[in-house]
Amino acid sequence: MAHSKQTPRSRGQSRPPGRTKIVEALKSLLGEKEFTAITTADIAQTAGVTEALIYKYFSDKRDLLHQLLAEYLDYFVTRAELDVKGIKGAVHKLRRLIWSHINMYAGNRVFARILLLEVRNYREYFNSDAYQMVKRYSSFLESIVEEGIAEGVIRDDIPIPVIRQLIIGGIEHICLPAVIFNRDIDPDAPADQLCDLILDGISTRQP
Amino acid sequence: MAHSKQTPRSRGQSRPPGRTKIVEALKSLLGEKEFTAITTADIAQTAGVTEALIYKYFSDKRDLLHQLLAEYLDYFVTRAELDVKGIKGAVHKLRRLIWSHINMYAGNRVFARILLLEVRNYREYFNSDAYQMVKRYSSFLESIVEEGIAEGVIRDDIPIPVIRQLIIGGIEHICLPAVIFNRDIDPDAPADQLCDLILDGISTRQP
Amino acid sequence: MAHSKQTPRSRGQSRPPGRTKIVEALKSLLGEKEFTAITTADIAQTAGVTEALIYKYFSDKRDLLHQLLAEYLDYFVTRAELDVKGIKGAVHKLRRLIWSHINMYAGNRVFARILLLEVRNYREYFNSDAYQMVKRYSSFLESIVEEGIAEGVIRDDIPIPVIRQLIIGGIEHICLPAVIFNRDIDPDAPADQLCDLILDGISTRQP
Amino acid sequence: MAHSKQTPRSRGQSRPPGRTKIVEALKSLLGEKEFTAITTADIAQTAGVTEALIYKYFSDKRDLLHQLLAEYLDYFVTRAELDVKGIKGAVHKLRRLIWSHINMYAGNRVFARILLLEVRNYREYFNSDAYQMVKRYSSFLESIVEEGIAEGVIRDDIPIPVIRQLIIGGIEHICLPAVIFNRDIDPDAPADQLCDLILDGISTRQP
DNA sequence: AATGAATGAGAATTCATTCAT
DNA sequence: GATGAATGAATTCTCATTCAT
Repeated sequence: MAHSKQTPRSRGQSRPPGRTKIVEALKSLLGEKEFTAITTADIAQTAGVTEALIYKYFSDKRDLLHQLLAEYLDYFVTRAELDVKGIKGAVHKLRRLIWSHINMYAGNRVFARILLLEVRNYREYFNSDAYQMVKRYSSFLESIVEEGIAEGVIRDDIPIPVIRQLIIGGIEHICLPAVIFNRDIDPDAPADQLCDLILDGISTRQP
Repeated sequence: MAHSKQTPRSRGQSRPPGRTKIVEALKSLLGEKEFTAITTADIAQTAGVTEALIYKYFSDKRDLLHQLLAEYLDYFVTRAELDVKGIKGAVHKLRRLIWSHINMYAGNRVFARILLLEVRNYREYFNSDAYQMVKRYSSFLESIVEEGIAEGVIRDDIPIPVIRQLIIGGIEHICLPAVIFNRDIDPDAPADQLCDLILDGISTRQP
Repeated sequence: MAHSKQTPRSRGQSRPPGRTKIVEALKSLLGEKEFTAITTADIAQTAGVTEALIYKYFSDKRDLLHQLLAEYLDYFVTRAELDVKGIKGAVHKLRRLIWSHINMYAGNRVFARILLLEVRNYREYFNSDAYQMVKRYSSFLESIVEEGIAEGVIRDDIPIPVIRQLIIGGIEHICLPAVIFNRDIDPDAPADQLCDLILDGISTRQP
Repeated sequence: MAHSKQTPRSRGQSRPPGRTKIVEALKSLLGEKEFTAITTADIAQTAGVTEALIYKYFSDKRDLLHQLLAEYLDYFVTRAELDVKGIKGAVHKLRRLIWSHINMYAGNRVFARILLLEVRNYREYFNSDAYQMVKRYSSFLESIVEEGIAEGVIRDDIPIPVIRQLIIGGIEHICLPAVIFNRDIDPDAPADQLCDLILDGISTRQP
C-alpha cells in the first residue's frame, strides 16, 4: 500500500513552492473535470512543474487527492468547531453547524466534489488522514446531539448515529445537485428548511 | 460521444446469451471489487466470452455499468411503485416506501454500490437511461409527499424537493457504511427510526 | 493471398441484390470518407445487410474495393475505347481521349478517389483484375501514340512509355486537387490546356 | 484532433536521442513494408525504445509519419532551392530542377514512397507541416516558370498551375513504377526525355 | 441467399511512475 | 528542489472475419 508522504507540520509552516503549485493545480483542474479524467501530465503542466516532482511530495496521484482533501477538511472541521463556540443550546448549535456545513459546500465546490463524489468509491480513502478528520467531524456533530439529549430538547429514543446520518445525509442531498451540475448554492433558505424538518419532522403538528 | 447501444425491448423478449453472460459477469465481479478495478478482460473471462463481444452489446465499459444499473433500477422502481399500491394514507405509504428502499439496498449490495458509489462521479451517467429512472423514482416519492400535503398530514411550508432530499439523503447515509464496508443491513430497525425522525423530527415534543 | 471471388459474367447478367447493395454502400461511403476509415460494419449497415454477407461475395474488404474499382474501370476503359472510335488522326484521338479521361474523373469523384488515392499503396492491388484493366488502358493510350508516330505527327525520339507517363501524370495532377479537396472539375479548359502543352510543350516557338 | 507535437527548433539544436531512434526506425521499416503494415510495436522494437515513448514525441503514429516526411522535405526543398542557384535562364533552371527532383526520388526510395503513396489518402496530411513544405516547393517551381515567361522563353497562354501540374505529374509518373515495385531509378535519361517533352511537346516540328 | 452470434488477435494508446543527473 | 528522459504494463477498444443455422 502506497503510504502517504505528508509530514506532520506545525501550523503556518510554509510548504515548498513546488508542492503548493501542484496542489493548486489539482484544485483548479477539479473545477473542470473529474479526478479520473485528470492525468499527472495535466497536473504537472498546469502547475508548471514536471511530473516527477509530484512523486517527490506525494506517494501517489490518489495520495495527492487525499492530501488536498485533508487540507480542506483541516480548515473545514476546525472552522466548524470554532463556528459553534459560544453558542448556547444544542439546538442553536445544530442550526449553526448545519448552516456552516452547507455554506462550506457553497463556497468550495471543489471541496464538495471531492468529498461527495471522488473519494468514497476508493477503498484506500478510508485509511487516509482525510477520513480520520471526517470521523472527527462526525463525533463533533454527535456530541452536540448528546448535549441536546442531556438538555432534554432532543429525543433519546433514537440511536445517535441514526440522527447524525439523517442530518449529514440531508445536507449532502440538498447540495448534491448543485455539486454535480455545477450550480450555485444559496445556503440560507435550504439550511433553514432543513433545520426545521430535522427538528420538527415533516408531519403537521396535531395540537 | 459514446452512446448507449441498448435497444428498447418488449418485455420477455430474450436477449442474446452472450449479452446476459456479460451483465451477470459484471454483477458478480462488482461483489468483489470496485468498478475501476475491474477490467474488460476480467469481465470477458468471467462471462466466458471474448472481450470483443462486450463492445458488440455495449458502447463502452461504462455503458455496460449503466445498463446494468438500469436493469436493477427497472426492477427496483417498478417494485417500489407496486409495493405501495393499495396502501391508504400518505404516511403509511411513505413508511412502506422507506422500508422498501432500505430493504432493496440490504438485499442488493451490488445495486447499492453502483448507485451510491460508482456512477455519480461520472458526468455521462447523468445522460443515461439509468438516471432517468432515478428521476422517475424521485417524482414518485414527491407525489406521495404531495398526497400527504393534500391530506393535511404533511406540512406545506417546506419545498417538496427539500423533503425528498432529506428522505433520500437519510436513507442513503443510513446504508452507506454498510455498503462501503460490506456489512449486513437489517432494514427493520433503521427504517422505523428513520421514519420516526422524518415524520416527527428530532425534537422532543413540547406539549 | 486472399483470392478474388468475382465470377466471370456475361454482360447484362444481373448480380444478386445483396451484392449490389454492398457495392453501392461502399460507393456511397467513399463519398464521405477514406477507405481505411470505412469499416465492414459501416458497409453492412449502409447496405442494410449483415457483415457476413460481404464475405459471401468478396474474399476481403480490399477485394470489395478492387471489384468496385474494376466495375468502374470496365465502364471507363470500354467507354474510352468507344469514345475515340471513328476519329481520324492520332492527335485528334489523343485530344479526345484526354478530355474523356478528365471528364470521367470529373463525373465520378469516387472512381477517381479510388484509383488515384486508395489502391496504389497496397501491394495486392497490382495483382488484381482492376490493375489489369489499367494496363489495358495504358496500352490503348500507347497504341494511339504509336499511331501518331507512324503518321509522322508524334516524335519518335522519346520512348513511348515516357510519353504515356507524362500524359497520364499530367491528367492526374490536374485532377488531384479537386479529388482530394472534393472540388468540382470543369474538364473543358484544363483538357485543352493540357493537350496544348503535351503537344507543343511549354516553350515559345522559335519560328 | 490529434495535433502534431513538433516544436519549432532552431537548426542544429539536438533532439532527444529516443526521438531520433524512433524516426530512424520508421525510416528503416518503410524500406521493407507499407506504413499500415508497420505497427507501433515494430517501430519501438526496431528503435530499441518502448512504445510509450513514441507518444511522448508524436501525437500519433500518423504524426510520426508526417514528421518524418517533413524532415525529408525540409532537406529536399532546401536542397532543390540551392541546386538551382547560380544557374542562368529559366529553362536551364527547370532542367536542373527536374533532374534534381527525379534524383531525389531515385536516391530516397522511402521518401518517394511516403510522398507518393502513403500520405495522400489521409485527410489530416493536408493540415500538416509537411504539406506546407510541398506547397512551398510548388511555389518555387512556379516562380521559375514565371521567370521563363518573363524571359519570353516560356509560353504565357497557359495558366502557370497547369504547367506546374504537368511537370510534377510527369515526374511522379516516371518514378511511380520504380517506387511501387522497388526498382532502381536511373535519373539521367528519363530526366532528359521528360524535359524535352515538357519543353517542346510530343509533336514533330512542322517546319 | 442471408443472418445472428461470436471471435481472434492485435493495435494503438494511456498513464502513472521511476531514476539518473 | 527540480528536471528530462524514458519506461512498464496494462487496458480499452477495433475490426475484419468465421460459422452454424
